Amino acid sequence: MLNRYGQGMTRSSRVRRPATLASLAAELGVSRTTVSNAYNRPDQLSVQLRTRVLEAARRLGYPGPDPVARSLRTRRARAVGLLLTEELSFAFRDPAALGFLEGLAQACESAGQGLLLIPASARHADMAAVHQASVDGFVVYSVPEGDPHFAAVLQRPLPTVVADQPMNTPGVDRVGVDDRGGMRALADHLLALGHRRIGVVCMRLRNSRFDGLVDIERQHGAVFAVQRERLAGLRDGLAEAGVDWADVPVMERFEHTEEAGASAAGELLSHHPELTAVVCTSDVLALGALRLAAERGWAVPGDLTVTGFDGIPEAIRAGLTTIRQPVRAKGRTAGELLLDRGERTEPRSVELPTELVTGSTSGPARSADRWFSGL
Amino acid sequence: MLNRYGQGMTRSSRVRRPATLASLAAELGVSRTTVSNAYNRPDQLSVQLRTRVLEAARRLGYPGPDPVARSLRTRRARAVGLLLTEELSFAFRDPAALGFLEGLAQACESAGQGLLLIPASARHADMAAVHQASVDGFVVYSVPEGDPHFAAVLQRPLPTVVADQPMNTPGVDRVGVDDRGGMRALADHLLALGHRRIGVVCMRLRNSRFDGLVDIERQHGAVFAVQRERLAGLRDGLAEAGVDWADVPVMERFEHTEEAGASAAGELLSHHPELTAVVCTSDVLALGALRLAAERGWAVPGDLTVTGFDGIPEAIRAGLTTIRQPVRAKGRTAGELLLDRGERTEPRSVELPTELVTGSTSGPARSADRWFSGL
DNA sequence: TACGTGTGCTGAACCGTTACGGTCAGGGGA
DNA sequence: TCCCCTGACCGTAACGGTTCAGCACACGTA
Repeated sequence: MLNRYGQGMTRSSRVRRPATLASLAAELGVSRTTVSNAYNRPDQLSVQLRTRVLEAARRLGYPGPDPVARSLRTRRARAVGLLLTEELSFAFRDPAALGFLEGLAQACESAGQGLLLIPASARHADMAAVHQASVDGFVVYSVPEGDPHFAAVLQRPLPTVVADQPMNTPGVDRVGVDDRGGMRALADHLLALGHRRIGVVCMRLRNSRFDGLVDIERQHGAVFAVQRERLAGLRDGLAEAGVDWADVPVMERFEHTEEAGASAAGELLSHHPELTAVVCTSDVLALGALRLAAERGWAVPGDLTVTGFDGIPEAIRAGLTTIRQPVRAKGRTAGELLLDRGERTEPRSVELPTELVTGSTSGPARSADRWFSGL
Repeated sequence: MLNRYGQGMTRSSRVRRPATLASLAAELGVSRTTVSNAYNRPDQLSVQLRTRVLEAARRLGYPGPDPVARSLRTRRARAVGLLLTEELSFAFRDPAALGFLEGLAQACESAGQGLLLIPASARHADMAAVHQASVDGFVVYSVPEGDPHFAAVLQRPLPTVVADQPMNTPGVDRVGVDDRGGMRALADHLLALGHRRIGVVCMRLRNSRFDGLVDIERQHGAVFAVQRERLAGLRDGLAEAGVDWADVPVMERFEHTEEAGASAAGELLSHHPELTAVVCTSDVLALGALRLAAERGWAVPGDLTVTGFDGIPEAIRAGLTTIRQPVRAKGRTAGELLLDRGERTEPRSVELPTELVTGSTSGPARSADRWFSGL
C-alpha cells in the first residue's frame, strides 16, 4: 500500500510513537545494544540478524533511533546555530547578510551539519531560544555589543564564532573583513579625485532608533563594530590629507533600506550643499543615494560622487564605486572555523581582504564654487 | 573581569561542562526538582531559595538546563525542520525559494521556534541528516516525488507540511498555489492577444540531467509537481481555443538560471521560428529569454511575447508579464499549518491564489507570415 | 592439549533533564 | 479539636539511546 511517495505508514504510526529501541529489542529477544548496532555499526552483527532487526523495525513502525536521545548520549547535535539579532526575515532581505548565510550554509552542508536559525530579535525578551537550541556551536552575525542574546550564547559551553566583531574571548573564534582598510582605500580614491568636502551616510550605530546627524561622541559610542570601523577608516584616510574629521558630517539611519539611504542623502545635502561626495557605509544606502540623485536630476558623478560598501550584486550591476567584501567567503569561513576546530586552545581570528571597485559613480570633484543650492 | 560583551567566563568553564543540574542540587542540598523549578517554574519555590540556586549556578558555572536533555524529557525541540533537496545555497539564490523561506522564518519567529535547514542535496546519499534532525515537525519544499529524503521525513513520526505538492497522507498537511489556474489565465491572456503558435521553456522535470525538447511522455513523467501543473494549465487553456498541445514545443532546462532561460529560448526559437510567444514556467527563465531577445535585437513584445511565472521582484521591475504567486504567504502558511495544528486528524490543504500581472512583455501576436528566420 | 584470536552478542552504566505524584508543616475555619 | 487547604519542596521513574568491557564459542595453530 505504498503511495507515490513511497510512504506506507498508517495513520496511527504517525501519530503515536509506539516502538522504541528497547521495545524492539524485547520483541526480538535481543539486547538493545544489538538493535543500536543494527543502525549504527552494521559490521558488529551478522547480516541475518541485522535484516531481522530492520525487518521487525519496519513491521512495528519503529522509525529508527530517536535523534534527541542520541544527541543526549553522544553530546552532539550535528547542527550549527546562527544568531542574528535582527528579525529572521531581515537575513533574507539584506543582500550582504544573504551572502553570509549562503556561505555559512555551504560550509554546514559540506560537513553534513544542519543550520539552525535562532529567533532572537529584539521582540524576544527572553533568551529561551538561545538556551533551547540543540546545537554543537554558534555563529554570531552582526550583533551589537552588549546584546543579551549574545551574552546568553557565550554562557553556553559551546564553541562559538563571531563575525564582524572584535573579539578576544577564549573558546570564541572570529572572522571579519578589513572594513577599516577598505574604507581607507576608498578615502584615498576620493582624495585622488580631488574631493575634500565629503559627507557620510551610515547605518544604525546604536540600538535606539535615531535618524539624523551624528556627533563624534555618538560615533565613538557605536555598538555596531562594523560601522565604527568603517567610519574610522574614512577618518584615517582623510586625516592624512589634512581633512579634519570634525568637518565631515555623518548622517545616521536606523533602517537599512534604499529609502533610508535616499532620505539620508537628501537631508545631508540640504544641510551641506557644499559636499562633492557622499560616502555611504553600505551599498543599499548608496543605491538609495543614487536614486535620490536621479530624482533631483543631479549628474553622478558630474555633480556628485556616490560610493558604497559591500559589493552586493545589485550595486556592481549599477556601476557603483564601492568596496567589495567577500561576504560568502566570510560565511564559509565562519562555518569552517566552527567545524574544523581541532583541540585548539587560543582563539583564532581570520581577517579577509576588501577590494576597491571603481565604478562609474565616482569622478573628479566639481569646482569649489558650485554648491548644491546653485544646481 | 567582565569584558565588553558582559562575558565573565574562564576558559575552563567554556571547555568542560563541569556542572549539571544534579551536581548543583547536591551542592545546595536540595532536590534536582527544585533546581529545575528554579529555572522553569519560579512560582514553585520561595524567592530566597530561587536566588540561592541561581547564585550557586553562576558561581559553579552551570549554564542552565541542558537543551537536549530537556528536549528528550519534554518531547519537544522548539524547532522546525526545513527540507529542500537542492543545495542549501540554492535556497539563498533562487528568489522564489527565498520568499518562501522568508515567510516560513517569519512564522517560526512569531512562534518562538527555530528553523533548522537540513542538508539533503543529492550529494548526501545517506538520510542521516533527516534522521538526526531534532525538530518538532518538518516543512518540505519543492522536492521531487519519490525523493528518498522526503521518504525519510515521512518515516519520522512528526507532523509535516509539504509545499507545492499534491499530498494526501494522514498527518501531513499541504500548502500550494493554484499553479494550474494561473497558467490557464495566462493562456487566456495570450489567446486574447491572438497568439496561437506558442512555445514553452520549463524547468527541470526529472532528477536526471536533461536539456532539450520534451515529448509528451516525459511531461507526464515529471516528478516536479509544480512544473507538471503549470504545463497542464497551459495545455488546458490552449485546448479550449483549439490549439493542439502536441504542436506546442516544450524546452526543458536542468539548471534554473537566467543563462539557462536564454539558451533554452534560443534553442526553442531556432527549432521553431514560427513562434510568436515564449511562455516560461518561471520568471528567472523568462528574464533569460528577455536577455536573449535583447541580444538578438528582437523587439519585445513587437516581435516576440515573453511571459514568466512567480512574480519575483526583479521580474516585476523588468515589466515582465507573469503570474504572481504569494511566495511569502506560502511560506508563512506552511509554518502556521505546522505550528497551529490542534488535535486535528484529517490532513488539511491550503491553496493560495495566483494573479495575472500584465506587464510590457506581452502584446498582440505578430502576423502569421513573419517568422524568426526572416527577422 | 593448551593457547591465542576473532566474531557476535550482552549487561550495565550513563547522558541530564522533567513529569508525576507525592510529603510535610503551618494556618484558617467550623 | 478536627479537618482541609495551601505553599514549599522532594523521590522516583521515566525519556530513548550509546558505549564499553566483557563473555561464550568456534576456529585455527603450535
